[in-house]
Amino acid sequence: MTVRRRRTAEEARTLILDTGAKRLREHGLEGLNITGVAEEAGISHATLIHHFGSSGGMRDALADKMTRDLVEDLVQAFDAQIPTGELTRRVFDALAEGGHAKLLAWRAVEGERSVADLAAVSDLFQTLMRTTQAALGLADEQEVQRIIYLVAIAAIGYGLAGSVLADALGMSPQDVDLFPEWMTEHIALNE
Amino acid sequence: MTVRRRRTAEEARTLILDTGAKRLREHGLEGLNITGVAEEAGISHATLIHHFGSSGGMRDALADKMTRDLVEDLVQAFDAQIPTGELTRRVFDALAEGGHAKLLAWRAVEGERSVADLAAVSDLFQTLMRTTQAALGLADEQEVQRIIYLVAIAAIGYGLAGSVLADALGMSPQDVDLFPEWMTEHIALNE
DNA sequence: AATTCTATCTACATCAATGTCAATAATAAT
DNA sequence: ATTATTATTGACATTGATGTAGATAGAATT
Repeated sequence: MTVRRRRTAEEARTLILDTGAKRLREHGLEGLNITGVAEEAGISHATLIHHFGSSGGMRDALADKMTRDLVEDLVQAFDAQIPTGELTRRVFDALAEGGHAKLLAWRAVEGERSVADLAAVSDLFQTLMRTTQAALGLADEQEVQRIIYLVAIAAIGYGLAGSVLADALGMSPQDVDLFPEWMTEHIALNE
Repeated sequence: MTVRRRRTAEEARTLILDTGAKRLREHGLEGLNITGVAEEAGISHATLIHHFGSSGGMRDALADKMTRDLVEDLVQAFDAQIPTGELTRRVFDALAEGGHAKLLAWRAVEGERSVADLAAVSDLFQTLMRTTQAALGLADEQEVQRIIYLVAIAAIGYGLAGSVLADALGMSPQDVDLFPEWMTEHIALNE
C-alpha cells in the first residue's frame, strides 16, 4: 500500500545507529529503546529487530560503533604533527564532544563491558607511548606512562563533568579554554 | 495473616535507599526499578511507592543521598591535617569506591540534573581553595584554581575508568597505587 | 481498652517495551 | 519476464514495570 523505502542492510544499520547515537546524546539511556529509536528513524521497530536481533544487540552495536568513532577521533588527533599542548587540547575536545564521554559513562554505569575491550585502545596507547616519548625527549618509560595515564583520566573527567565543575569552581570560560595548554606546560616542564 | 515488620518511615526509607545503592553498584541502572529494589529489600513495591511517591521519586532521593555521601566523604578527606600527596590519594580513593563514580556517570548520562547542583559542592570548593592555597603557599589564585580543577577531573576519570585504562596501558598495580603521590609531586613542584 | 495513625500488603488495572510471525514489496539475479 | 532474496511492515502475544485502591495490622496515644 504505502511506498516502502528499501535500503541495503548496511544503510539501514547505519541509519539506526546514527539515530541511536543522537538519542543517547539528547535523551540519555532511556532514549535507547527500540520503539523510540525506530520511530525517530522513521521505520518500524520490527525492522530494527530484524537488523540487530534484539534491543541489546542494537545497544551493543551502538557501543561498538561509538567506541570505534572515539578511537578514530583520537588517532586522528595524534596523527598530526602538532605541539603537545595542542595535542592535549584535542584529546580533551575529543572526549568532550560527540557524546564520547557519555559512551564511557554509559558503559561504566552498566558495568559489563568496557571501552578498553577493544584491542584498538591498547594499540593506541602503544603508539602514544612512542610518540610522547619522542616528543618530550623522555627516557624514563614509567614517567611517560604516568603522564599519559594522567592526561587520559583527566580528559575523561573533563568530558564527563568538566563544565559542571568549572561552574562550581567559578572558573571563567577563558580559564577553561586555556586549561589544556596550561596543563601540558605544567606537567611537562617538570622534568 | 503473615507477620508484618513495621518500620518507622525513616527506617523504611533508609532500607530502600541502601538497597537501591547496592543494586546500582551491582546491576547498573537497570537495577533501579522499584520491583527489583522492593524484592531485594524484602518489601512490596507498593510500600516503596508509598514512601517515595513514584519510581522517579525514589531515584531522585537516591541520587541526593549518594551525592550527600560523596560530599561527606570528601569533606572528611579534607578535614585531616595531612600532606597533600595523601590528600590527593584520599580524593582518588573516595571517587573510586562506594559507587561514587557510578553516581557521577549516572547523572552525566541522564543529563538532567547534576551533582554540582548541590550547594555543598560549591562550599567544598571554597574551603578547598583556601586550604590548598595555604598548603602550597601559592599566592596566585588562578593557579590554585587550575590545580584543584585538574585534581578533580583526574579523580573523576580515575574513578570511572582508572583500572581499565591502567590495564590497557600495561601499568602494574604498584604504579597505579603510587600514582596519586606521583601526581601531587609532579604538579605541585612545578612552581 | 479503645482509638488513631499509617506502614504494609494483596489484588487489580494500565501501559510501554520487547519480540514473533506471516504477509508484502523493492531490488537483484536469472 | 520470471524468480529469488530479503528489507519492511502491521498485527498480535507476552512480559515486566508502574501505579492505584482498599483492606489489614503494627504501634502509639488517649
